[in-house]
Amino acid sequence: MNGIKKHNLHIYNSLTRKKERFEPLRSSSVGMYVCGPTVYGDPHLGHARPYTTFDVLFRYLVYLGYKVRYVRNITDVGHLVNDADEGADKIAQKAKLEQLEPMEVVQRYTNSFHDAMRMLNNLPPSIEPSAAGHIPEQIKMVQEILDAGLGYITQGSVYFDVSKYAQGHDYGQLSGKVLEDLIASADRDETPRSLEGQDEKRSPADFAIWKKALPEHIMRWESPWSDGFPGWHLECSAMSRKYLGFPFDIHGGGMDLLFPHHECEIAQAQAATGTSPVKYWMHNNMITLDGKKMGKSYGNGINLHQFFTGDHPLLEQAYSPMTVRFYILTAHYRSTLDFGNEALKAAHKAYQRLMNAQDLLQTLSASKNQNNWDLAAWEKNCFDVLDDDLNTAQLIALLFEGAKQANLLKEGKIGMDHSQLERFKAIYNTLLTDILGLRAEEGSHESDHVLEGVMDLVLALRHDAKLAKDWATADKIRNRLTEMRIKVMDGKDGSRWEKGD
RNA sequence: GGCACCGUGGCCGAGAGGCUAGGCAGAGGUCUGCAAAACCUCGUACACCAGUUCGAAUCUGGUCGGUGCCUCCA
Repeated sequence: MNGIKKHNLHIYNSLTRKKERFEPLRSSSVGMYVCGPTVYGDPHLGHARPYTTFDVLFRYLVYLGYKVRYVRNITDVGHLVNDADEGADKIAQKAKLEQLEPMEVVQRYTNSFHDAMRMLNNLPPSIEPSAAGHIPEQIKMVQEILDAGLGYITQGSVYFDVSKYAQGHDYGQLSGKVLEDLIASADRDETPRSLEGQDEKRSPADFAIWKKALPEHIMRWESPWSDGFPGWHLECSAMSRKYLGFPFDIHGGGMDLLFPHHECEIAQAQAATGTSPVKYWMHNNMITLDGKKMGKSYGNGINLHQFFTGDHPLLEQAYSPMTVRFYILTAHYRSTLDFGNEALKAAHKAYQRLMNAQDLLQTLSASKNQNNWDLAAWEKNCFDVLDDDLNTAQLIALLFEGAKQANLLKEGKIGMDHSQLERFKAIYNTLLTDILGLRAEEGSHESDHVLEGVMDLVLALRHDAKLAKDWATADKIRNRLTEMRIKVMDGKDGSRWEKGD
């Protein structure tokens, strides 16, 4: 056959508002597109959630045996500076501020983003296209929309005619928006922000697909309509189409992108190609910090680097990348998730418990004791919850059950024969490491051979002291090591140690 | 103002008409020279007010609170 494992994966499709059985359009390969970051600033907590969520989906699909092409773009074109009232390009603005070339800004924050993703153990996507590298594809799509009679040109800019499109299509099918409401709500805006370009649009619901550059815009490209840059929703349509083809299987992103971004993607694709672009739309929920949304006005816009170092007034300590990853996965991706110091500290301990059990498991061997733990049922439960719209929260709860069994095994309170034990180890590792992507903290594992040798020696000396009942020396060694953040734990058959905090 | 979603024990978070996850914190115990780790025991929580039902945290309506979107940016 095609090597796909039997599964019962269901995912929640925002388009139908139902959980649906996952059946890819092509039998053994899956196309998945996730809206990538705008690289005008350091990656923050808001980036960690979607990319971790879809990383787990990517990993799971690969585990199931699919050949997955995962495309995640880099947005490096044509965006406003957030909260700045000027209609200046986000990246161009930053370039002026920092006296840098736009591409230098882009490169710098792309690197920063990649660093953060690597630390969070998010696998790189199969293709990571940049918007600036796909201007011709976007121009082509604008032309197709014009050819279809669903766009119009005003002073060098091209707009998508939403009202006309809505005559033959369901604009709002994804977001549940009603076109009349959108127009009405724009009308009732008490404090109309004199938005650049608003007067060029025939209707407030229309959106730009090509924008003429103002004199101060640094980033601009030639087009049949003007020197300018592509519209705000076009890049994802053009690049997903190029690398995955319409229709493709999964399009993911944060819930904040549902409208207008993804709604517009559907409209553009329909207009240009006559095809609905995506089978399953998936949206992760947002993150709050101490119960408040993240934002500059709240003074809680913490970037990931600050999280990892603890360098922010709201953070009581540093939280490692794996703590952040683990914490994200303890909630279901469609729930909001609140980050608070207490919760994160708890997450770190919980994460360590799971990792300790994994280490322990590798050292265990088969025994004759009666085993009344139902390994097969546990395994089935684990995959059932994963299949139920990727419920990592429940999977982690089940992994704790597994961790407990590993500890009981170690204490000889239960037993497993050889084949059972091997099965247990394999499943635990697969779930924890391969699918959830949780691994030992960087620098905390025993990859440091010098340290390992030194610790062997120190612990041997301490062992001698203990044999001589020289508790003062034994405790002194352990206390000093604790100060150095090395934890020593005595067991029946020697002492274990681990680095950490 | 409109459209969605949410409100669970000290904290975080699953679940979902009766069988009432899990982690962290807390209390007691076992083990240990002491500690740590681990194991055992202990919490009957679901914003509020009505209603449906034999039975609701889970369904319905309302109230209050939170979040996202409704706008140029993504």
